[in-house]
Amino acid sequence: MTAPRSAEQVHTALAAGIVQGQLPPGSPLGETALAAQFGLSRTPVREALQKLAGEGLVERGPRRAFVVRRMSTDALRHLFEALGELEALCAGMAARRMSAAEIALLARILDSDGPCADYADVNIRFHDALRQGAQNQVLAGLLGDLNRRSLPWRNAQFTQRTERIDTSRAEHRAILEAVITRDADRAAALMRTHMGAALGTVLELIASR
Amino acid sequence: MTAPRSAEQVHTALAAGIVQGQLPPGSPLGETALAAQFGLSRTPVREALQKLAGEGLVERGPRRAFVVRRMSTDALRHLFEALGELEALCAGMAARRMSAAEIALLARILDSDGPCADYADVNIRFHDALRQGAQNQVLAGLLGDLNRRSLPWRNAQFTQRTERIDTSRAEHRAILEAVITRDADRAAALMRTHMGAALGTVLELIASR
DNA sequence: ATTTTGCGATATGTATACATGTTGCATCAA
DNA sequence: TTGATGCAACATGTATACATATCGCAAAAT
Repeated sequence: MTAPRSAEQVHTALAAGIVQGQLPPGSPLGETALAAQFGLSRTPVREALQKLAGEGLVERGPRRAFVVRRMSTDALRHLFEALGELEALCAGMAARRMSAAEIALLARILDSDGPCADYADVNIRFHDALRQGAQNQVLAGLLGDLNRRSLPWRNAQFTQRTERIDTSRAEHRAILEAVITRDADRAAALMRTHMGAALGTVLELIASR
Repeated sequence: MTAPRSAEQVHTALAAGIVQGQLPPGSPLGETALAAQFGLSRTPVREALQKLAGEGLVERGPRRAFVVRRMSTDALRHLFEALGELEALCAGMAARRMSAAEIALLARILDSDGPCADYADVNIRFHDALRQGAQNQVLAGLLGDLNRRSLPWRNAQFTQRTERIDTSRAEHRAILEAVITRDADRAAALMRTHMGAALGTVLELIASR
């Protein structure tokens, strides 16, 4: 235990590189090369790669070498669909279960939105609050995993167009209203539409590439 | 690469032991002990344990040692709820998407059920067919993971009581009917009830222990 | 010219040695 | 007797050496 666990640092660094796009899908991740790069032996590097493989961020390529995961458009469609359906499921459960205080927090998050606010940050906090509101740690974990797995592809896009942002804000408001009125089916349906709209354009751009 | 990757064999053996109950929750899984037991070095054993940790079957205990995962009743409730909701989601999607041939296969599975049939096997094949019918590999993967994570707890029970099996068969039939009539909402609702009934009794028994 | 075969390089799989931190017990002091 | 302190045993984390399989390239045969 020379230090505070090198393997974890390698995992964090590689995950960040993959999610943020510095390591695009298909990038080779040779154990020897990474070990030299991080100034470590292959052992902690292997541990990090195996963990990444379990999380679905990397896969086995030729020679059983690890490469950043590539996905077919079909696989991406499945991933995005699953993400949308689980978000919708959580939204419905949240509409039934969120406390008044949690709903107030949710409203405050949207109130903090505006021309001078960082929409991406508000978006994340809104969805996080709904995930917490569903009050199911397992579902929250699954959504977190799917989010990370999809991030490399969502981040490959340019900044969202402003008109899409405005639409998104309106959809957030509508979902909040459904939660306030405890209309679970409506909250789920609105969230499904919201996610479909957000992910559909991404999928189109990737598919047309 | 001596031959067929020892690490994978260790992983398979340990997963089977955990799922089938020979290794109950809390069992210590020392790397050194396992290495000696399997006649291998610690390296492949570590790889197997790390993979199991990623799958949620084992966790870190004192001394960072691996132990078979223990779960609080709350965590179990979350797990079972997520399992039920995802099965319901899949059932609804399957009702919309299954081809006539797939539906015929689903019906044939239930027809093969009967007094002299192995209900557990029929049950697995029925749920598998619905998962395939949803035509989403990601959701199918998530359900497979949740199923494995929950198996150690479901298998801890005695054989199901015969009256519960009869009820279960009727519920399967009702779900099949909903799929045939393409009534997605009904299929999902029926599946949610079905899973709730099957898992609720398990949860009660565990909680009362 | 094309295909096949064999050799070499390289990467992963495994084993083992070493470093380090933690746990538990024994011993000693109050 | 009880508490604290120190040491020893053992577990995991890391490094490195060795075994082995796969891939690519070159050379030779058809």
